[in-house]
Amino acid sequence: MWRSLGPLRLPEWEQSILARWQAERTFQRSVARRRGGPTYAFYEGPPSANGKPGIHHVFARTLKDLICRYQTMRGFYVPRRAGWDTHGLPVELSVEKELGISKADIGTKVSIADYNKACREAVMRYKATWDALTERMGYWVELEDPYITFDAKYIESVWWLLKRFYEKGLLYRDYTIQPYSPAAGTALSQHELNLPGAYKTVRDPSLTVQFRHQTEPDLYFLAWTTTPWTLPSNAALAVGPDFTYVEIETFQPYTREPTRVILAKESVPRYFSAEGAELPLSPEFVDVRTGRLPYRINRYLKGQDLIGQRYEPLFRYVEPDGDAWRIIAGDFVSLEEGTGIVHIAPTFGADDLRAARKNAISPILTSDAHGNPTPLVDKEGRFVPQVTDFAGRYVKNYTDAPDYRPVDEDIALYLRQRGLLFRKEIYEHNYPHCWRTDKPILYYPVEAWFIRTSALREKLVALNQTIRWYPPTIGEGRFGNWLENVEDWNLSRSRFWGIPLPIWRSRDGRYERCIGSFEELREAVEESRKQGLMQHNPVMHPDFDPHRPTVDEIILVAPDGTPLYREPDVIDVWFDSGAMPYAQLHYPFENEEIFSQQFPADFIAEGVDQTRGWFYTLHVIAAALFGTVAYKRVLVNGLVLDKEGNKMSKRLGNVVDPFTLMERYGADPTRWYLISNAPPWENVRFDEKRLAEKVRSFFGTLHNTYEFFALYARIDGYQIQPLPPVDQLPLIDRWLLSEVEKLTAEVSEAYENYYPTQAARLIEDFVIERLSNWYVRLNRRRFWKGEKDQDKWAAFTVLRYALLRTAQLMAPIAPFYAELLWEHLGERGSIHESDFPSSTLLWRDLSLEESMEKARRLTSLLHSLRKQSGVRVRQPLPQALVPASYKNWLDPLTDLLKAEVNLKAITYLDDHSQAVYYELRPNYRTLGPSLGPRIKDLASYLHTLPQEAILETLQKGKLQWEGHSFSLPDLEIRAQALPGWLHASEGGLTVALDTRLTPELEKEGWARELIHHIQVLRKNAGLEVTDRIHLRIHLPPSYQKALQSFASLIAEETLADSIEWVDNPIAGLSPIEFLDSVSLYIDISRAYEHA
RNA sequence: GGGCCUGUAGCUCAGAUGGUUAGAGCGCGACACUGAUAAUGUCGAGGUCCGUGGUUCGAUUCCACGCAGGCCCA
Repeated sequence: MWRSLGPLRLPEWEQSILARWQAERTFQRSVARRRGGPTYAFYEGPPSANGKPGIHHVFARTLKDLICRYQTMRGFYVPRRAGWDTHGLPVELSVEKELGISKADIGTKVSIADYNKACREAVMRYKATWDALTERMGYWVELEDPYITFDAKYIESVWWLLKRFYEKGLLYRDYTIQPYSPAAGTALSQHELNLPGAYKTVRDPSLTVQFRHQTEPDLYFLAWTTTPWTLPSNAALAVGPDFTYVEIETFQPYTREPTRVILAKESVPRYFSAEGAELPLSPEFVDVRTGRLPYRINRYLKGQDLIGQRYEPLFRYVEPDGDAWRIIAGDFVSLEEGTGIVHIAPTFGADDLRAARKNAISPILTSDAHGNPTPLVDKEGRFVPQVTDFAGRYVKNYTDAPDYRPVDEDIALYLRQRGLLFRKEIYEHNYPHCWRTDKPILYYPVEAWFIRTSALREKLVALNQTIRWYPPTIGEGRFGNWLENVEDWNLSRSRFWGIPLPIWRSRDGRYERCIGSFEELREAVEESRKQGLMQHNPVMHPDFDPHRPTVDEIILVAPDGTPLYREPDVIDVWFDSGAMPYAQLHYPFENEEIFSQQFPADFIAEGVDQTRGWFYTLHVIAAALFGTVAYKRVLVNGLVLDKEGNKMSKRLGNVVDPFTLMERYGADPTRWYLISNAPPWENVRFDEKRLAEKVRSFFGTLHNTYEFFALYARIDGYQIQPLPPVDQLPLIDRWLLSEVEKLTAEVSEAYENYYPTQAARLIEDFVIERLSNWYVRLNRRRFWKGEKDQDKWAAFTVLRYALLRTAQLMAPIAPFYAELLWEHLGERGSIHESDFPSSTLLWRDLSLEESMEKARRLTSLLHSLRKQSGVRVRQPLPQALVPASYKNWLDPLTDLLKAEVNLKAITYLDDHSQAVYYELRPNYRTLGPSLGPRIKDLASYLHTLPQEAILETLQKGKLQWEGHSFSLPDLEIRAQALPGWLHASEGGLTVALDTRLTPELEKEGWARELIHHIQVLRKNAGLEVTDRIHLRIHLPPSYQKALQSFASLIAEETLADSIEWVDNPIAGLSPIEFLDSVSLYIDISRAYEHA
């Protein structure tokens, strides 16, 4: 019992606690113990084990862990299941790098089956490292049966969800504009565009062209484009609704015919020189070479007013499907370049498509040989036959043809001949190129499947308002704004390693089927077998793998016998993780009851970067299909930056390895540091020096306190006993218990508010300031004094109680050391199976808390005064003087204060004593609103008030001033000074110190000085604190005589059985300097006990 | 370009429903204590509370506009 653990060695202790937890299955037991209680549902966002975990993972996981541990201690059943996110681009890219292949090689050089096999292996590469981190940091989550997104069962649940979207009409096929390489014949990912060297500076012709107003003769809209080949696909023109436009009277530069054009006011100088405004409006002043045009501004127009006006198309190869060729609003329209009017080709630009959709304008499409809709440029990058003037011509030189003639030039020529070209320039800009063929990419329409999230917008927003966000601003701002502007979710990825879209379609698009379960697929394959389209049924196989290529080989059949082929895409991995509440339980195929208990989650926690990620996908799926939220509370954490505030990255070499950290300092300090340093949602600047400091200041102090307790408890054979009734305890114990209750209440509140930073800081402050630096420091004597009486046992009991309570309060954040304390303080079982303490108001004594706080401040003032006086602390001083108004709260603490500062008395000064000066100031807070500017006059009036008037005011409790009557709460009273004494004031407290020594006090000071020297010798001699001694002492006779009257005090303090005063310096001993001037000889010898 | 967050001592962070002396810890300097001692206490130096305007008797706090850093999205 009360074993000493020696100096702090957290990493080592943590290892043995880990071993114990594992052997006793403490985590599982702590969860199981609460089964039957209310469920607190927690979802673990699945990490990808494709890379090594970093310190930021420790941060996020500490937050998750501590909330779950806290709720478990509160009595909730908190099942926690680990999961793995396994699909997606990062895995694919790493595999491609390893195999030395590119995407185009998949299916040719490497089979899809082999490729996916490699992905499946690569994605779990660091699973062991992740599991090791989870365990080492004390993150309690069930690792033995994790959910894995590539599991067939997981995928089946995802299919079921997709089919529900499909049935609700929320899953639809459309196209999206993607970077596309005609030369390579493939779409490129955003990632491929970001490869170094992808962006090249190129020179393209840029045209400013005239779109003829439909009803007003000779009025044109001027639009600017750097991709002339998209002009045949023009469907609309976009303006900025808030911009100002001008109508200008001028001449067509090439035909010199009078004309009127509209463009943005800011663009005028780009097209018209100032000189032009002065020139007569006559065609002979047109200079085609320099571009000089005479012009007049006719009128100003608001962009808003242009919207809806119609124009004649430049080309009319295809009749548009619907209401094209009009002016629309575009938020992307800029005044930096061009005319402030933007040509919109929805088939070849992402902004264009978005704007067109918003305005219900159909893209310009025609039909290919099979009758399927196609844009005016085919996948090889050639104009389709319907574009008669340019049919078959490549829009860029994709084939390296030596005689390639840029089609852009011919389009310019064509327009010029028709008087529709206003200007042609060469434009130099950065443009992305295909990294393999080095050819410019095309933004091209690619078929894709979408979730119609835009139709859910209101529901998403409304449900979000019921989610508790920590901090709230992210829910309202970042997430809320995103939802309000949400657009349809493009689910398609033309990749290989992912959950395949369970949709089969006929070539002509007349038939389509979405599959929602393996059972359904199996039956569908059976039908298709009957029709002879399939030879065997792969879904019959017990290990059916729903990945590519297996599903690609399945051909289904339409009622009329038409074969149906799978849509080739896989889905966005974010859908995988958003499906986790259902798919982790293989819902609805299994576990319906468990699902209903654990959905929605009470709590999730991830980084801010998940706003558009997991937070979003969870929300969309739950809102769309279940009409509810997926999580009720979400705690958002910021990033972990290095100590300079830079993001940690391999490139900068500032990545901190969590394992090294935990081996060096321990998991608890790492967790504690991350939690206590700053609120979770702010970025944490990680500084190892501070972590080391945390070990020393908090864990070191707490551990010292335990060691102190254990040392004396061991010596005295303290036996655990219940707390005595509070009213029988000494004041200081009652104070500590009150503080413990206060701490409990405040820490509980912090946890309840998902603000663990506050909890950690409160605990730190309690341990360092109250428990260690005040309670233990003041009570040391009670622990080592001789008698084993009630008072001593009470001290042990109260201190042990406070330590245990501290352990429980800190257990969620620092589970290891809390466990250690629990065990060593003699409690059974694991602290994590204990019930979180609730605070007892009964033990609170608010006035005692406040008085003690003041007394602590007073002590600090007195220490500072002693320091100024130059009198050693060992020298007792006669008295401290304080104003009489302190009497009520200070009286009970007098003894403590006297002992702490080594005083003989505390004297209260009468209010009328000349020694106290009072000062009155207005209470700005209460008087400010009513007095307004006159408060300054009152302040100066109070300042000039004589002392007698102040005292009179204090006595009457009232003050009259210029017709106003003030009571005491309206005035701030300060005891300002005690002239003639050594005094100090701080925060309304004033104290003076009497440093006049009487001979008697001086002698006592000598005695204490002597005791001090003896203690040093005891220590140097290596004596145990309980060893008894014999003393022989020599001092000059005058001192010797004075000290003899303190012999019993000296003997008691130093555990001396005998003191012999010797007349002469003791031979063989060197003198000790006593009181800076006197030679002292002490001979110390251990007293052996005789039987 | 848009949304959100942050800006207080050399560093990491508190704080103030707007109130006249803005705090802590670390670091730095000085001293003390010595029955927790690889612990502890006291004192000191150190601040334009990012800037500018506004509201107010009073702004570091509220409002507006900026600046800087971060995250997400274009």
